[in-house]
Amino acid sequence: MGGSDLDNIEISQIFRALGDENRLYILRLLNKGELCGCELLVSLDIGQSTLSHHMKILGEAGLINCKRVGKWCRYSLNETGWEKAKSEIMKITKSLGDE
Amino acid sequence: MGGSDLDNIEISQIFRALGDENRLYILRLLNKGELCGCELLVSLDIGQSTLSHHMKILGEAGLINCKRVGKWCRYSLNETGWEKAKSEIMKITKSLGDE
DNA sequence: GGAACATATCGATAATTGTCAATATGTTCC
DNA sequence: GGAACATATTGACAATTATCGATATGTTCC
Repeated sequence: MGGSDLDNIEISQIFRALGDENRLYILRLLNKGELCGCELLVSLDIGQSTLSHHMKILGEAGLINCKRVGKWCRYSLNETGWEKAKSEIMKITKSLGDE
Repeated sequence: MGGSDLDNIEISQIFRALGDENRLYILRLLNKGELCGCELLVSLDIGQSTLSHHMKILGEAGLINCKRVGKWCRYSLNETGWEKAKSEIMKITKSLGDE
């Protein structure tokens, strides 16, 4: 379960993707369920091209999926990406607390 | 236990701090135990001022502690910062997997 | 106080990033 | 095909960031 060891480059990419307020907000919205870009846009106070850029970064980090349905993209969280981020933090933090 | 709700600004700061290869490597080293800057330096292929900069970013994000001992700073992981990052990922990821 | 060492700060620079407006691509429906 | 809409890409720009060398600050020991 989540045994694949990522290198720092891959992991830092995930954290960089998480390190932006708008992207965190997008993830919170997606946490409640699938949404398309135009639905995300009404909550976000950024332009459409900026949103598309953020979705690309989240996708390349493996944090979200995009399922094309007609002219819409239904974005959703990607469980695997989350597991990687979680297990990474866990791994670093595991031996803490023994001081 | 970790009940304080951080806003996206604070949380994105934590993730930005995690989003750099050298800082991730520093955290891995600290995970094995306290280290001072000069000890970190020999493993890192960056200059001293750059290391100091990274340690400042990690400290401001609440991820590490610095305990001055003589002329050294003994750096160590900060459990509280980790709990925040973990609980944040958990919070976003909690309702996943029900599709 | 002064030498030696550890860490922090400053100033500069190149690279990366977040944002926008404009344009392109893809999809549906007439 | 063409209009209408959703998303992606491009080009530009300002802001942030990672890095360095040089310098400053802090600490120990003589």
